[in-house]
Amino acid sequence: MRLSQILIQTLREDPADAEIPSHRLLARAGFIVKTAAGVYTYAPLMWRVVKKFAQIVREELDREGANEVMLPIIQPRELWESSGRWERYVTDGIMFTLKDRKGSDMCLGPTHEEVMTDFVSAQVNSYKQMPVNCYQIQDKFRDEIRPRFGLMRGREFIMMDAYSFDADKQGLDVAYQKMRDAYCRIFDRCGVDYTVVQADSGAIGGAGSEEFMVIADSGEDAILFCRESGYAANVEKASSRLPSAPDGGEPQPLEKHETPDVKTVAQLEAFFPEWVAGRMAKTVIYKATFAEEEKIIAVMQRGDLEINEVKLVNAIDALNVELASDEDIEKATGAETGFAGPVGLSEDITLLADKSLKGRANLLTGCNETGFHCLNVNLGRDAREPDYHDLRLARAGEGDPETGAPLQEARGVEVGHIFKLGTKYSEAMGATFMAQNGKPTPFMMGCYGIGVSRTPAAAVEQHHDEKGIVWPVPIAPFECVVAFLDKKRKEQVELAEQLYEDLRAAGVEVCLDDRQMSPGAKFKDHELIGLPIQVFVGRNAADGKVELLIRKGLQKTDCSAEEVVAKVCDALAAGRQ
RNA sequence: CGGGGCGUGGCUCAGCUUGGUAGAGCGUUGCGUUCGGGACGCAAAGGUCGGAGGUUCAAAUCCUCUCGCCCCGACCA
Repeated sequence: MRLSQILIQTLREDPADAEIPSHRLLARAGFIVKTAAGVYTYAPLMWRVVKKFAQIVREELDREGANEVMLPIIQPRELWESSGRWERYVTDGIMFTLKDRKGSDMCLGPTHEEVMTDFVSAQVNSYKQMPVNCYQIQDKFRDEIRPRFGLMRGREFIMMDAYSFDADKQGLDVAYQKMRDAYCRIFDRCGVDYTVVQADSGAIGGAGSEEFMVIADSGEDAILFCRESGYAANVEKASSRLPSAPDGGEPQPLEKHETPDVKTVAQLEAFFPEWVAGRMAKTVIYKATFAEEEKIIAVMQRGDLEINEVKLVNAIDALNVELASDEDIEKATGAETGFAGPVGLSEDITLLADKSLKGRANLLTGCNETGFHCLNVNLGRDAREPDYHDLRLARAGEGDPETGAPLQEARGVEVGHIFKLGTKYSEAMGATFMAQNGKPTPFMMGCYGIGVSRTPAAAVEQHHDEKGIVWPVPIAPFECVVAFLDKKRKEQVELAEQLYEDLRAAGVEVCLDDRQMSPGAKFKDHELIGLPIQVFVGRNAADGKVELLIRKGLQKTDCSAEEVVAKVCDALAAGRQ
């Protein structure tokens, strides 16, 4: 391929709207061009990257016997009503919807559980036909509340989604493990540093779920991990050993104290110097949204710990929770914000507590009266016993749940997610097969996604320097470029052409930079574009000498023309490690 | 959706406070000189100042509305 024939337009300056390195560099190097908020055009070089990554995905999934199919982007409302998700997705505003000429509601597929389940259940009638695993690589559409970071969170994006169908739980476990193995091979192959973490299964639902995280400071997810034990979890899901707190001692009589304007745990610690946060219990009022109603609930947590809202949603099986407004709090507790507590709390309000409070004596809490707090509160004695759940947000520095070694925190970009869905969708949609016992049985499903446009962006996030992108060899748009520097020097042009042909013949994915630019401009351009191996044919061409640049580390070495093919191949092999 | 900010040649931005002939750098085109770190000279093209309405003798500039985009919080590959 000749670069003079490839549409390639690099920018001298950083685009104004790019915040993180991958967005900035992909836009500046001309790989992506914004068409609308969260909607990008993939320029030729970017499309080559995406295709190469998609090919790795295909190869590894096909090795596990998965079938590639193509599902429709435009999907009818009825299909989404059959799983009960139309209402939810429309209410959340996450789905692009449209009407056809007859006025029928359609949507642009944000995900494909429904279509795939519908398709497979029509094809598979018997347990004898399973296991089945189908996947597609396709554009998906989500009207994200806040698209950002270029390809990281777009409204139109490319995703691989696979769905496994099994007759029973054991089959699902096998399918899940096969996909997990395939995912590991995929991310190993494309040269990103990733971690598999335990995850919350979120809106898609289901039992077990793990996320594949590319570690990067700009990642939108926080993960906690322990190198020794191998434990790793999304902070939404993570648990840890409970940090210790001073014992409350024997139950003491309840006391009520005036605490004007003392509202936060920190203020209480200052106000009651002998009461540390670990002996307090804060009571947070939430508004919980359920399918049929909204409820105000009270959630207690030890004063030195935080509430994990994802765990809270799961514990009460809500669609969503959010902090209650000051008005709602006053209505619910009769006191201003900052004085809520279990003592005297209306029976109408659900009271939950984190397990860290179970059995603890003599707590300091609010008492639902503005300007007062209670000392020596004993749950069950001075207030009703709450429902105890694990509602605690695990934090870095706390002990690994197994070994007790301190957990570390990192940011990650979620590039893959695998779920054991179970029968959630097949039951809702009535998708069944005939089981061995002669009864119609819902499919046992798994679903598996990879962000196909996001992963290369995550790779750039990990592999760049101050000059530009440093593509990992397996997903680089080309493995190597040969560039002459002075178009007027015939020997340069000829030698470059020759090396280009030699490298092609040797099976190297190489391009020839035959653009008419000054040498300095070419150097800068290639530092930015970031092809792994760069061969510059310059002033020593007449002596059969060229320069070899390894983009990673920018090591430049002189090299005789005869050695180029061997050295490039060696460097590529090293780059694939 | 809440809070903040920005819309001026292809890109990055100045001009707006204090209304009075639309600017710079980069990029693009032509000619010439260069040819190892985004070269130089000369010449040139290119802008409904996001849009609509209003105030005014006069609006990029002031007011109202609207659309788009970006950033901070709740969703997710």
